Amino acid sequence: MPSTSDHSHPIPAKVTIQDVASAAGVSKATVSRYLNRGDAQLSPEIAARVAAAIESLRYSPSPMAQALKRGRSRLIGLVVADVTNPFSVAVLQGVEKACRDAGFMVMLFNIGNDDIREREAIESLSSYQVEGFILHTLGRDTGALAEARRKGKPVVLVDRRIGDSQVDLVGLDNASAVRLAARHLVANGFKHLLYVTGAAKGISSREERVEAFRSFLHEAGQGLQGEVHESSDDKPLDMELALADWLGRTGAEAAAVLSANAVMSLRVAEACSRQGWQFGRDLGFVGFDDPSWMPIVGPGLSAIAQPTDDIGYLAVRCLLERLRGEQLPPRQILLPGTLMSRGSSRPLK
Amino acid sequence: MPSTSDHSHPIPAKVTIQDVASAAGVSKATVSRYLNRGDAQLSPEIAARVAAAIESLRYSPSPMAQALKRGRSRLIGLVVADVTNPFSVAVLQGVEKACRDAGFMVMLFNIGNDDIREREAIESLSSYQVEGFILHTLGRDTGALAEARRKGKPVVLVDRRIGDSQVDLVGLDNASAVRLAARHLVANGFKHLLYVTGAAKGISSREERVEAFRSFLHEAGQGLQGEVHESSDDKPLDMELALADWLGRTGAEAAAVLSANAVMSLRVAEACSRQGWQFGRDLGFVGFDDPSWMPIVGPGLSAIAQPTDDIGYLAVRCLLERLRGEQLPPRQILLPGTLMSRGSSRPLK
DNA sequence: TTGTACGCGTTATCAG
DNA sequence: CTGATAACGCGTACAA
Repeated sequence: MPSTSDHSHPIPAKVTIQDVASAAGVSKATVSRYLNRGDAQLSPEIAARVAAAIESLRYSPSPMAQALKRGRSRLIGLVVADVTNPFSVAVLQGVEKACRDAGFMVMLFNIGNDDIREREAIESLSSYQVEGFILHTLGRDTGALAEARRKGKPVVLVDRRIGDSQVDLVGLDNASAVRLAARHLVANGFKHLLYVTGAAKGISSREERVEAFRSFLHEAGQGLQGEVHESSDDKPLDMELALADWLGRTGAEAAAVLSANAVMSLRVAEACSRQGWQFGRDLGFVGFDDPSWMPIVGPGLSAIAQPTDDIGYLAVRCLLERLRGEQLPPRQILLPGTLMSRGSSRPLK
Repeated sequence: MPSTSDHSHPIPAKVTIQDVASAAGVSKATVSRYLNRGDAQLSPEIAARVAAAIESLRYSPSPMAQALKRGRSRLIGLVVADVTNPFSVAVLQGVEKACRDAGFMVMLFNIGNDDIREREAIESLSSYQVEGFILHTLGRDTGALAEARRKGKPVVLVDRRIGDSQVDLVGLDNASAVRLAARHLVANGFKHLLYVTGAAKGISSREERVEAFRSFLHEAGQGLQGEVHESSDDKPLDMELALADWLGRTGAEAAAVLSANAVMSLRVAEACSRQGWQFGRDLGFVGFDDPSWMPIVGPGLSAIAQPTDDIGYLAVRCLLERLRGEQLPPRQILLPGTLMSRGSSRPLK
């Protein structure tokens, strides 16, 4: 048994490149070369010895030291507005997968919907030498973006723009998605549409959706009545009142709600639950986002599903291209939503 | 204006301790001391110069270099069986908060319910010099735990044990929680209980819950009939059949389902939705876990809510204590569940 | 082809 | 109280 594969003595906790070098009877440089350039420049005999030593010592290089040396950490920073948001988690999944495929690791920073911590996130993450950022933030420009650029690290935005900045963005084709939903409702005979959204203040995707809804109404002409209700986070009951008022005015006839995201869908459903309004009987419904519970609420809630996995995956691919130094102009990758038609959007009665 | 606060020239991308030293006209060592031991050992005049330099250059030390030097990286590794699981996300939140409070960062590794990647997770994470692990894994012992210990890094398990290993564990008091749910159902007049769980193969929390359910039945005696259905992941429709069969046999009278977790609750609800069975009319229901959608399904789904935030938070606290070298015996921190009583568990009819 | 020596940004030791 | 200097683990010119 060659001494290099002797495992009678326990492997020390930290095994460094020096240990491998000693075990193989070569220098650190040789081991390093074996690792990085493959065994192209190595004599077969030496390469074999190094390989054996690495194997028996279970050596793996320290990414920290590597990062320190060559600037690249194989880390990417993911900043998320709110991990509680199912959309964020779904994107996270795609991001994680893409990173794994490319030999990167994700460093996650959840800012819990707190503006102030946005800067903090960039600071922390970039102190850890992340090579780039994927940002799913609040949308208000807190200087985080500028900060990231100042550090010379590429950024890809997800779902939401920041200010009118020129950065890569991956997200949903909001305009088309809204039309998809609205046309579906119209096709099913609905004549009164209420668009329910959260405070849109600065969140581009929300603004785009409302905007698209308004232009849809405009194009549809007099045959279709529509309104927008902006629900505030601290007064969720206002929405219930608004809903009641609206249902009253429309005579509860051919009226449907279009909800801007999963959180809003939940609130609408809560309101209906409390008031005894039933989807498919008293009002129609389509919501953005398609979390797992949509099919089991009432007659099944119809949804515009976002290709969340793809969004996360493409965001990373996009970032990696920047990392390779490709000097393309800022891109917008807009993906189509998918209509999931369920009971809540079938013609009433 | 003193030259140290002159910001007319742009700040270079990488500002090192050496830059600060030069700017302040002192040595690296002095700056380092100022940073680490405070200004206790510094002459006020020098301390002020250093402070000014740090401020004007916006210097912050590199955690990578620090990690390399002193072994401690201020990183903790979080390994999660499946980010899609709301429970995991909820715990993640608590973990993240605790880490932030303690000046640590989280490195996330999602193994996507894939046994094989468990080892991989430990390897990757510990190569990044994480100081310890929080593990929410599949439960099958894949050697991940041994691997972590071999590297001399502390481990805290969340929700699930691994083998019969002696490690810190933070989770739900499953026995009490099951009794809480079952007693609630019995108190509301239910006489037939069906416990629906996923494949429990090796997942300790699932096993404990089933076990607790069985002993509850045993103690309750003849007045209460109970069964356990183990639903397999690849044949979700079997559960629907089992449900139908069971409802038939019990004469759909005073029958209630007890679901082992959120995923199962979803499946049960799907089955009921397809079959037209209504909670609160045809059968009662209580489920473990209380995701946001539970209140809006049917008459509201009753639940045993887990203190997920606390679980994550305490797991980190526990880990930090180990990091401080405290040599306590392996602890088990079991937290109580909370009954959320809603329409689905009210007496039928 | 292989080894030597230096530097990445810090901290710690040892002089002064 | 402060400043050189070595070392952490690694990659890479440069020399051999």
